[in-house]
Amino acid sequence: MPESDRGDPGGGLERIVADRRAKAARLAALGRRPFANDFRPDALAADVLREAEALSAPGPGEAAAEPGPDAPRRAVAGRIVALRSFGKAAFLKLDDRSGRIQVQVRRDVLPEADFAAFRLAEPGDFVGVRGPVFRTKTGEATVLAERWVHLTKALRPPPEKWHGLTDVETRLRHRAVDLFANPEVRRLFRARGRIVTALREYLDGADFLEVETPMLHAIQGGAAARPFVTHHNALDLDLFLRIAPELYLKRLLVGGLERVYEIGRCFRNEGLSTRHNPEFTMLEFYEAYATCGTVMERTEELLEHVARRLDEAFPEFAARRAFRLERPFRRLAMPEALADRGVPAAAFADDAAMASYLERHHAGAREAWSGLDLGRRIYWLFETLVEPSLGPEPTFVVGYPSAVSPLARPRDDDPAWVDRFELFVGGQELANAFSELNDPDLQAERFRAQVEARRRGDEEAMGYDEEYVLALEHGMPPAGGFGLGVDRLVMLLCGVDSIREAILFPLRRPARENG
RNA sequence: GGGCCGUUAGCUCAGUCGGUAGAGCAUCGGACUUUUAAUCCGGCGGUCGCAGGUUCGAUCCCUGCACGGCCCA
Repeated sequence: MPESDRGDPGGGLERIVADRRAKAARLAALGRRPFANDFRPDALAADVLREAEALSAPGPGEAAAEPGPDAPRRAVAGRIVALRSFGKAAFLKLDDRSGRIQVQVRRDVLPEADFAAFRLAEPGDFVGVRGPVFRTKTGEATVLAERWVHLTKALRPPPEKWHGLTDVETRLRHRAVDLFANPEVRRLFRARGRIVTALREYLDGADFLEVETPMLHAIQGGAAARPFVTHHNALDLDLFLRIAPELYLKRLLVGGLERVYEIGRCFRNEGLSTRHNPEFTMLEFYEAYATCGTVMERTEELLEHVARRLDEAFPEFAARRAFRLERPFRRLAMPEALADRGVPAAAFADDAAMASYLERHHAGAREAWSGLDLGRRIYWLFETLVEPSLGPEPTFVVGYPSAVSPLARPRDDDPAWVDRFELFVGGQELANAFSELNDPDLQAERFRAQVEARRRGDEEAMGYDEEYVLALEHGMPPAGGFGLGVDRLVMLLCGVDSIREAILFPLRRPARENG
């Protein structure tokens, strides 16, 4: 039997929405627009709270408090988050961007028409009130409403007031509801904003120029990752969403900009996990005349600055960290790190030595390493043996095989290795940096190797970027470059263990019919 | 990809050793002019994730699927 044949509004959500719509209609019947925009607040909740500190509150057992004759009058607006009604009087709480303020409504104070509108108010609605500020007998700062304006009628109910909205899937599907129902979520994203601002502060202060480079790339490059593919209709051209801005930022060094950075979205076509979202925010900076070593020092300064700024504004997150961002961070050379985990330096000497070592100690994992070259085998051993053993404290792992670093400058004393570090914090990879390769012929050779790897089926290998090589032929100053996962930085500094908590709208499978 | 756990009212959760389901909050009606999850009285509200199977009977048992969480690769 169809709903409409029952002559009964039913129950649950449908009835709640119908009731709320009916209240909106009753507001309209009172001559009050349910979606008005004719109220200008002149104070925030936090302003009123501060102002009220100077006011005296009645002592215990005294009669009900009243605003004094010269109490300041304020206009505040916000969402109703709590409503306790006593028939002819009520207390409610309004949320605005600064916090939460109590409002008292009294029938003997409010004009009759305003009181009639108030009686249609529910949690979730936006309202504005104007009146004197006072402190109740419990000392709470309160605006006594002399005027009441209903600004927005919420047609759907807010989540349950005590437990709020906790189901992760529902929170992410209705992030707007999550944000207004869970103040700590709003707080986290304010903290995220502070972190990003602090990154800019540091780099701007160090004479870096913020730039924006293309997100649509014709050639896959700048990192090892599978890209998203898209298509430009007018040019009939397949394009990749960038996996990294690196190759464009280094063109800017050729162009003479010398110190540049970009904070922006990158896209990698990989699975979702608590540490991976297919679109994520990356900071990269490039600095002429810098090296892996000087970038390491800058990294320490940068992260110290960001943590200090965050903790000034949002001190509650500091206690949730299992590490301290204090200079100097631990430095761990990769060969020594591997030696500590039982891999003798002799195993790095050549293919035969490595193969013999792997056969002796890692035969069970032959499938993982058999197709790899020497450099990739070293990196595989690092990922397998060293990475899981890194503690929470910030640790620079220094020195990587050239084979896994096609854009980095080989060491003068051993071209099989590059001056590169990865920074691990909280056991997670947070940043990656190296002395940049600026020899165009060598870069061309590295690109050719990438193309060959790709031909053999490595979908993460780069394409040959001819224009980039051409730019290098014009001369790129020696430089150090740096990349950092901003979402991961937010996770680490704010102590959240899922990247989906650090991104406002993480990728989800769209909701589907039934199960 | 594998293992474990979960999916019941708008929200947060109970529960049924197989007999068509309950609480709190929200909502509706009533009382109430200083509350802090206000209180008190009375209502409404459910395809128990989806699809099969077993059974006289399935929300419960079995299988598959979807979605989610945690752990592992």
